[in-house]
Amino acid sequence: MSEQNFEMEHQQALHNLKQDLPDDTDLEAMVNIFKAFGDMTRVKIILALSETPLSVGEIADTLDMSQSSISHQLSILKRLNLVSNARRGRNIHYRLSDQHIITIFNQTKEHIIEDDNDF
Amino acid sequence: MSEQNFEMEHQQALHNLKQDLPDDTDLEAMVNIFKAFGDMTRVKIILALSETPLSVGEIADTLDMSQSSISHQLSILKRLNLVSNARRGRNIHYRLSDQHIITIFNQTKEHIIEDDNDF
DNA sequence: TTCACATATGAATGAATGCTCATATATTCA
DNA sequence: TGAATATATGAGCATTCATTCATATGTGAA
Repeated sequence: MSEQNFEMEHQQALHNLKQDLPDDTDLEAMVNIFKAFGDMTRVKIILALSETPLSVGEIADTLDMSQSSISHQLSILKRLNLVSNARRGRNIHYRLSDQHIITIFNQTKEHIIEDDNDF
Repeated sequence: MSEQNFEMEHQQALHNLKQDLPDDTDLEAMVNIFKAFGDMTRVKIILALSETPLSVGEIADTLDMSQSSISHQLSILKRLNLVSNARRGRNIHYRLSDQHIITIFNQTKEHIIEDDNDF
């Protein structure tokens, strides 16, 4: 492709960009999910729950963190429908609400691995 | 599976969890990438760059944001090897360094769509 | 009902973060 | 070289956010 053609296509793409970008409300859902994944504690909770459903206390023990902290983070994950919970006797068990989450994680891990090969 | 078997497997899984979780340094890379995706401005930059390489000024115009703000965000994306840049005359053109990024985005979008079906 | 255990929640605090403003650096053109 | 344009960068500010602490709510057992 010639330099001129490239420049023309670039101008064309640039012109369309502004209207083609999804608007804020559409993007917000995605951004919120990434925000949820952008915290070490929440990532660990998700990884733990990908192995087995767990009570709040079990998660707190596993991650060596306070019950309160875990509970706060779980409420964030629940608000985003990333986990669901159900009472089981005295405890409340949390589980991943969608195995899709793990796929996203693995996809990202692959990206990182490929990236490392550059060095 | 009986209730007792479930309980046994649960205990087994719980016991292994702590040592099976990746350690912090391994997770940090992934968390940092999710953090980068967890901001509307950076997501829009990435979506724009998925269409065509763009200069800093073009991005700022497209997103109706200040040059400084965009430049700051680009430096974050660059530090994480999510974008690369190259001078082109007076301008500096940025591009996605890896198409993998878009796959992750789409994967997440699918998650959201599936999620919406629940309501 | 009362006690003990499990979880949730609100307020407070310190750390992280995104934007702005001012300014520095780098490149092109006259 | 000097002016104009494009980008980068540091400091300051306001906001967001994760954790802690104290306490409320809810459940099971005696």
